[in-house]
Amino acid sequence: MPELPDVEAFRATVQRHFIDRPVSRVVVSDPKCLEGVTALTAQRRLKGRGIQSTGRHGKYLFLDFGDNIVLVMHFGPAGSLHRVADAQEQPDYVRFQLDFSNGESLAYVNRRRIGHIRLVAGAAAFIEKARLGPDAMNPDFKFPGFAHRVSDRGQPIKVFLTDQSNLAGIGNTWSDEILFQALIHPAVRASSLGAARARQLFDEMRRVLKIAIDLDPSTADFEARLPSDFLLPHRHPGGHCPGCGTALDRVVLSGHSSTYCPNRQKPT
DNA sequence: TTAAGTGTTGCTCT
DNA sequence: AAGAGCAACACTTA
Repeated sequence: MPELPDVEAFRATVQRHFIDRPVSRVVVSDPKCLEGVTALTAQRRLKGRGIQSTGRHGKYLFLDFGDNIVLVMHFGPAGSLHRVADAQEQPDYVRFQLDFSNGESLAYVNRRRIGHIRLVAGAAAFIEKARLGPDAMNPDFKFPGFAHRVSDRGQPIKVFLTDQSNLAGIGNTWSDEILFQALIHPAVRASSLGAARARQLFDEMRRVLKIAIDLDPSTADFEARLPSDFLLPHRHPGGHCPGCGTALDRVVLSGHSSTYCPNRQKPT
C-alpha cells in the first residue's frame, strides 16, 4: 500500500539506476492503466528519450524526460515500481514497462486497477490541478503551516492526515502509526487539538516518516526492522499495543478503519 | 458459497 | 462548502 515512504523508495530506485539512459521500448500491457493518453502516444513520446530527473509529491512519482514530457505515476493501494535486470524475472501484474538500452527495465506493477499513469507537461501544474496539499516531508512545509491547516478543519484528525488536500503523502497505514506515536485518538477533531498536541503530531509525523524512508519499505523484512515500539507490526485483528499490551481497537471514520490503542490514545 | 475487508481517489449527496 | 459515503478495483480471509 504505497504511501509517501514507499513512493520515495521507488523514486530513489529510478534516480540510482535509470537517469539519462535512452528508452528502447515502451510496453503497455494494460492500456487501461493509462489516463488521458493513448498507448501509441505514450510510446511515441517516450521512446528514444532518457529520464532527466525524478520527483515526488505525496504519493505521486514524477519522471521528467525533458521537453515538457513528464510521466506521472500513481500506485493506488496495490501498485509498485520494480527494477528488472533479468527479463526472466518479470513480476506478475506488470501493466506498463520501460525497457532501457542497457537491458534493464522499469516495471509498473499493479495488482488491482486502482492507480494510473499520465503524461503531463509539468509536475507543478499537475500538483495544482490535483489539489494536493504540501508534501508531508517537504522541508519548506513547517509547523506554522501545519498548525494553521489543523486549526482550520473540523475533520477527525485521522481523516485530516489522510486527506491529500490538507497535506500529501500519508495514507491509512502511516496515519495510524503517526497518531499512535503522538498518543492522539483518531476521532479527535483537528480543530480541537490545540497548539501543544498539534506540535507533537507534527514532530511525530516527521520522525515516523523519516524512519520509514531510511529503513526503505521496498527492502526485505522492513516491518521486522522497525523500532520495537511501532504499531505497524501489530496492526492486525487480535493485535496488542507494543507499549502497554492492551488489545488494539478499531474505529471507522469516513469509511476508513483506524487501529489504535484505547489505553494510550484517549479521545479527551 | 457468499460476504466482508483491504486502501486510494474521485464522485455524489447532504 | 465542508464533510460523509460510496464506487471502482481484485484478491484474501471469515
